[in-house]
Amino acid sequence: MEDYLERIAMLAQEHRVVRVTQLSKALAVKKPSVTAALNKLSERELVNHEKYGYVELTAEGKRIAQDVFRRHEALRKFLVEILGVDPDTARKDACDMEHFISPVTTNRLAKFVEFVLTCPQGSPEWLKGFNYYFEHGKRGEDYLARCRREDK
Amino acid sequence: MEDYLERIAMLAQEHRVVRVTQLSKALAVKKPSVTAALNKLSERELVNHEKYGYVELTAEGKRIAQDVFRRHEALRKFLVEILGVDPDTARKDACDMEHFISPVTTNRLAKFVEFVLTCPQGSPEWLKGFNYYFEHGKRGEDYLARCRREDK
DNA sequence: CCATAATGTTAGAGGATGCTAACAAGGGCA
DNA sequence: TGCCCTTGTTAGCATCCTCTAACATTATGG
Repeated sequence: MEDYLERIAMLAQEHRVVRVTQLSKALAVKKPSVTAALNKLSERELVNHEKYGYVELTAEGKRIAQDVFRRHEALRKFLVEILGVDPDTARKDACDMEHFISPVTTNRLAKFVEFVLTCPQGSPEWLKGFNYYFEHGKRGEDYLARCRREDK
Repeated sequence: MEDYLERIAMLAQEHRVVRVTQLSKALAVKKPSVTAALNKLSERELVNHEKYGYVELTAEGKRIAQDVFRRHEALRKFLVEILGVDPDTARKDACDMEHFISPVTTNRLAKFVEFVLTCPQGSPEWLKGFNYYFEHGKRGEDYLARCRREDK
């Protein structure tokens, strides 16, 4: 259900209106599944959807969609920008994991990404060090040298 | 299903034999659910389980359990040691997310944790910097000063 | 203005996964 | 040996989410 809300919010930004067929394609799900989901979400007052009509999020629906999106982005950015996972895998993993990450963890993860990426040095040296480490299975000499320097 | 395999492996290490009741308690699930799961896992040749008997993993079952455990630990360690999430939340989040993290991401995450925690300086300075950042919402002066020094 | 295409819904089914209630097997002890 | 408690299983049901096939509505354009 979170996926439906998130996707409705995304489509609403790109198009004037959101329709069942769009959702069906975007979520890779058949249309009857969308109708069924929208009925449930309507009951829970998270979307407005009249028969054969457009789909809109309620205020509460928007709130939840926003929250899911925040989790998604925290995960995705971490995977891409810090771990160096390829964008496709990152998106997919983020989509799957976003429904299971707690608020506590989401907060810390988002802050972590922000901390690392807004480092005054630009992309921090140690992060480049990680990429070397991952590729070669050992730390680069540059990195070790810098550590020794700092150790003093 | 992955949860069942993982838990069977864990219980097998702590006890001589694994029984339905133990699993039921460990997974917070009723006994009929365990029986049903074991029947499915038996069909798939992942566990050996005869009526009213003990539960054992097959070689393939062990392999999968091991893999799940590896994902679990990569996530949990990252959450606790790097993000600083409290151990209980970390365990719960790891349990939930472990089923949705791809091999690519698992590898990079595990390596990342290893890279950070085996840093020759011990816990790296920037990581302490993150904790300060998270608590105070801004970078510590110490950290900024070090960045400036390195910038030269 | 109506036929056809596009869109959306209903009905019915199936696979996961969990539950309760009731029954069956096994183990210990008088 | 026989009773009883613990353990495990079966049967039947519920929920979530998806699917296909068939039907209903809406929109389009000749």
